[in-house]
Order: sequence, then C-alpha cells, then structure tokens
Amino acid sequence: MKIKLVIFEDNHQLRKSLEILLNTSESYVVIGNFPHVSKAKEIILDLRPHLVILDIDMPGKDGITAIPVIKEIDPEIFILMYTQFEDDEKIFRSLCAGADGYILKKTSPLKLILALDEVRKGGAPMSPAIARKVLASFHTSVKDKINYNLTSRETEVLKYLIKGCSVKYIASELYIAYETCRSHLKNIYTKLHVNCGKEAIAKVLAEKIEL
Amino acid sequence: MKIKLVIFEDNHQLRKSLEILLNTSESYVVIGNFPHVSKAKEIILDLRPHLVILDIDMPGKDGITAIPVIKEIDPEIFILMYTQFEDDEKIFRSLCAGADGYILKKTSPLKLILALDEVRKGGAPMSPAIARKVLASFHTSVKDKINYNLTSRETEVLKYLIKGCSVKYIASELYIAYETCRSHLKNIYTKLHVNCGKEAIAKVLAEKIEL
DNA sequence: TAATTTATCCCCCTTATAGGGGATTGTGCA
DNA sequence: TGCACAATCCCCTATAAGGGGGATAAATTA
Repeated sequence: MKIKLVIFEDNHQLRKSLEILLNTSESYVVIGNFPHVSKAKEIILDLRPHLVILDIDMPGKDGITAIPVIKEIDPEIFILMYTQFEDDEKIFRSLCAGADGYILKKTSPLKLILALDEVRKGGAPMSPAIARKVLASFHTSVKDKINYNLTSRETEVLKYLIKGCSVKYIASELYIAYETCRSHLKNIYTKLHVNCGKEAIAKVLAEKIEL
Repeated sequence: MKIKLVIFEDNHQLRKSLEILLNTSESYVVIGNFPHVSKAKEIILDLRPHLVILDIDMPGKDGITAIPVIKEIDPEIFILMYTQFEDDEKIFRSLCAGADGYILKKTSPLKLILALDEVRKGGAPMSPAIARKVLASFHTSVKDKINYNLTSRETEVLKYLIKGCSVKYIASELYIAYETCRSHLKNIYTKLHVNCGKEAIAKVLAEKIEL
C-alpha cells in the first residue's frame, strides 16, 4: 500500500516534476496536485491523503493558512512544508500551526524522499536554527510577563490555590489561621485583578505566570 | 577571542581526545575538563565558559541534572549534550531542562565542530525524531491522555468554567437554567474525580486536557 | 524617628457553590 | 417497543467563598 500524497505548489513545472519524481518511488503515489490552497478543505475531504506537501509562498492564500484546515479534518494527515527560502519566521509559524516538518526546494530528490520517510516515521525534519526557535518558545515561552508584585507569602498561598486547594486546607498547610489565609487571598485577587479563586487559577495557569 | 569550553565526560580517554581536538581548532579553547558534574556549580561559577559539553550518562549524578544548575548561573551559557546512545527520552528531557542541542559520540570531529558552531550561532542541532517530540509537547498534542467521557454539553460548560466563569454566567451564555448548568457541573466533577470547580480548573489546565 | 509594608488574626454579612435528592423530554439504539 | 442517556429544570440544605470592615506586632524603609 503506497502512501497517498497531495501536493500544493504554484509553480507548474516544479509541481509536475515533483509528481513524476514521487510517482517513480516505490512508497509514494501522488493523488492530487494543485496550484493553490483555496479549495484545500474540499480536496482533502475528497482525496483523504496520508501526507500533504505544502508550498508556503503561493499566490492568494498562504500555504500556512491551509495547515489548521487540514489538521482539523484529520490530525493524522502529515504536513510537510516545502519552501524556496529558509525564512525562519514563516517556517516557525508553520510548525506552530501544526506542520510536521519542512524541506527546502533546493533539497535533492533523494533527500526529499528521505524527509518524507522521516515524517512518516514520526520525525519532524527541520534545520537547527528552526529547532532552536521551537525550543526557545517551548520553554522560555513568554518571558516578558507582568509582575503582579505578590509578596512571598501571597505567592505561597497562590501556589496552593492553583492546585485547587480549599482555603481551609491552604491555611492548615501553612500553619496560619483561616482568616489570615483569606486575607492573603483577598490581596492576591486585588493584585491579579480577578474576583474569585477560579478566575485566579484560570489566569495563572492560562497565562503561565511563574510563581 | 576563542570560545571557552568546559567538558563534563566520565570517559577519561574520550575527555582527553576531545580536549586535544577542540584545542587545535581556531575558534575553541577547552578551559575545563571534568569526569563528573557533582561540582558543576562551583566549576561554572569559577570558569565562566561560553559553552558546556555535557555527557548524559555519567556515574553518580546524571548530566541532565547539571542543566538547570548551569542555566541558573547564566542562561547565556550554551549547553550541548554529548551522548553515546540516541536515547530519545533522555535527550528529550535534556532539551526540556534547557539544553541547546545534542550530538552523538559517534559524530565525526568535523561534524562536532560544526555542531558547536551551530549552537554558537543560535541553532539547536537535533534529529528529526527529537524535533518531533519537542514539537509535539510544544503544541501539547499529548495523545495518550485519559478520556473522561464528557458529553458535548459538559465539555461546553467546562470550557467556560476553566476561563474562571461563574455558574450563573455560564448558564446565561449557554441559554440554560442555573440549575441545569449546576447539574452539568456535578456530572463533570464526578467524571473528573474532583470535588469543586477550582479543582476541575486546576486539573484541566495543569494536565493540559484538550476540550 | 515616623511611615510603610507584611503577616497575622477577627467580625459581620451576602452570595456562590457543592451534595443530596427528583422529574421531564427527546433521541438513538437494541 | 422499551431502555439508556443526554439535556433540561427544580428543591433543600450546608458549607465555602467573597466583600467589607478593623486590629496588632514585627520588620523594613524613608
């Protein structure tokens, strides 16, 4: 059973030669080949490929816009970006959107096939520069975050709160009175600009506020 | 000005040959060479290298444990993991901890230097398989998550809850009675094995449960 | 030294939430 | 045809949580 490919590539010549190249391989078969992604949804729903090769720079709709569309239809469909220039920003946006890797158009036919194999096996081919960007946004996510000026005690209380603990429990854990704990919470709510514990938890966890 | 390197590597022979190799290069100079990471903090504070080459498998303390220690001293110090086996899990843990890339011990001297250059330039050398793992955990597509069997309506209610909304507000947003909303919440709490909304929010957001 | 901050505690009052029931309607599946 | 289930709504009760006060001792800062 060959892996079914759909290609979106605006350059007519390149599109054709890609098709010929891939169809001569023993593992892949091109079942669709289109110059733009405006009908991507219908095409994917209709053809149900295993893997999509997606050019980034295309007239009209950007290839990146098609990523969420395809992944929503079936997250199992692999998406390999195919770009002429090593534009870090675009490739990074592609990967954020859910692409499974990318290859440059200057890549040799052999390496193209290898990259496809890699994607199929669950790998995500990408250059070190891009990998670094992904890594960076992966752990140091948002460093430019607001300082809410919580005191050390308030921070302690908040740490328990975001675990879902009750006020009573937090108080007992910190060996302070229930009312003291509530005082801290009141101050926390004021400082975080929220009105209740639920909002505080949601804010801290959703905004990845470090404590 | 040469890039100052510190190496942590338990194999004596390898450590020595690494040092000789790197010292013959025109860009790098090895200023420290140690068989274990137990004194990593003191060493880094003292020597202040630009880049650290870190073996993962070492007797006593694992090389990975040294990553946060080094990064806390100076996040600008690059860390390149140096491993014998392509152990996905360990490499992944290393990258999560803050490593800037990794190379295998079987890597040729030329490629080792290239990888160091890559790290210096801000790249993060890694294999496609690792890149995929990073990508995956990056957009939280943890597939092996528990299915709590929430109904579509319960999911809707929960989506509002984790934004910190009150029961009354959720009810009004969904055009249902307050008591209906509460019924859904009761069922949600049962299914998630929690006792209150705060716990539910904490659980969903902390465990990155997809809704 | 005086003012400020922090952490601690207490009161009252109101509202929100949780837990325990129970009931009705429609839908889909066996 | 009947059953299970999802979604809707209601009641009662107890506890938890939030908002508004205020107070004190210790430490820090101006």
